Amino acid sequence: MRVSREKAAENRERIVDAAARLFRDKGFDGVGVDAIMKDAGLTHGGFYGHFASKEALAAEAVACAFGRSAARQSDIGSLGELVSDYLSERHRADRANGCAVAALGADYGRQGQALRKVLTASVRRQIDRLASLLKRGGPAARRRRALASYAGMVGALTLARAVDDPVLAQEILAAARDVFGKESSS
Amino acid sequence: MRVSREKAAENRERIVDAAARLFRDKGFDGVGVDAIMKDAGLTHGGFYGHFASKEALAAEAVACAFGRSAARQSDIGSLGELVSDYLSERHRADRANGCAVAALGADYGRQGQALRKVLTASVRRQIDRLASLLKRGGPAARRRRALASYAGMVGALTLARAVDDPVLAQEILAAARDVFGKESSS
DNA sequence: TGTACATCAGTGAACGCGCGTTCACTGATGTAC
DNA sequence: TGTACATCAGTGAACGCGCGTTCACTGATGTAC
Repeated sequence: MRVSREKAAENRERIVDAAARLFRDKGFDGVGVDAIMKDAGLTHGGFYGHFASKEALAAEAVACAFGRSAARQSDIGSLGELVSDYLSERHRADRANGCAVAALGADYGRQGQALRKVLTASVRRQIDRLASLLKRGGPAARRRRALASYAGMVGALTLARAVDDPVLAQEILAAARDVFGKESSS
Repeated sequence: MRVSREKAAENRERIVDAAARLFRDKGFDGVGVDAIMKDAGLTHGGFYGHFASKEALAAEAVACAFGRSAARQSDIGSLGELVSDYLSERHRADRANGCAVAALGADYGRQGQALRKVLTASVRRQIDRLASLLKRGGPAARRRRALASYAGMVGALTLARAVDDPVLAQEILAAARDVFGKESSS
């Protein structure tokens, strides 16, 4: 049955939102269109009225996830705070609502251009943001340290989630917070 | 047709080898049993004579990949050399034969216990190896820096492969080589 | 050493299943008068 | 404002396909005499 334009737009948003969560949680290949639509409270048949393909949705979903991360970080004012938040136990445990780079990491390289473009734009933004929080050194040195720290943050979160042993996971996060959270030691 | 025990053992090895390459290249969900067996020069029906399941093969394949990486690194004597090798353009371009942590990163967290156990053992070995190459500071400080550097290396390789733009990819690798390859700045 | 037979590694067809995608249909919404 | 009709968002069945796994079969290997 038909639905008002407003309601249809809201449904579309709910689909993107569900996809953003489910893809991060289970990976691009770990969720089907069916599961996403069900999570959004719809049936799978209507999917192609909103999106050209699963891949097209994935690009929008990841963009949505990045947007939400950026909004969350916008009121963080220091490097240490940002790093502590990113490398927190909360973030480690909540893959579905966290950083979409760490959640889907190696898979981007196997995805289509649309998805990689969205990812790349987000990486650039994060690096600029990190560089702007660094106080010491010239622009080139700050950018270099921002790049390395960002890599360290993504790698630490990925490793902490991959590893079998919670103690080791916490140790990885703590070490990375220590090293990347202060300017003096990065 | 039956085949000699020697030949069967060799076939088994070829299956593990093919899986180790293909999984790293295309991800766990990106290759089927059929493709692995074909790559090993066999038909898919014989698979379950060698392995209990695709997942069981994955655990062996990843262990094989880690073993090969360790062997490759065994004749490297300094931190700078190890980091330069890991963060090289060659390693970035050759996902199929490179580090199985960076190649499959976020997917480990979604896999079974067998796979995660193999991954964890390898992470521990890498961290110990890195710590042993550090010269400055006490054992705790060296371990902390080894953990952070390892995270940085894995993250940098993952990002360099994910990103859309080859210039940015090279910049990430160069920055990480710079920061993680020297003790003074990590 | 040679023969007869049991074993079993590998083959290829088949299985059930879930996937991404399509489509005829429904009925509430939007629009033209 | 009220009515008649066109539009189209969402439904649910169906599609072809590839997946992981199973199985009856084959024929070379290994073994017992």
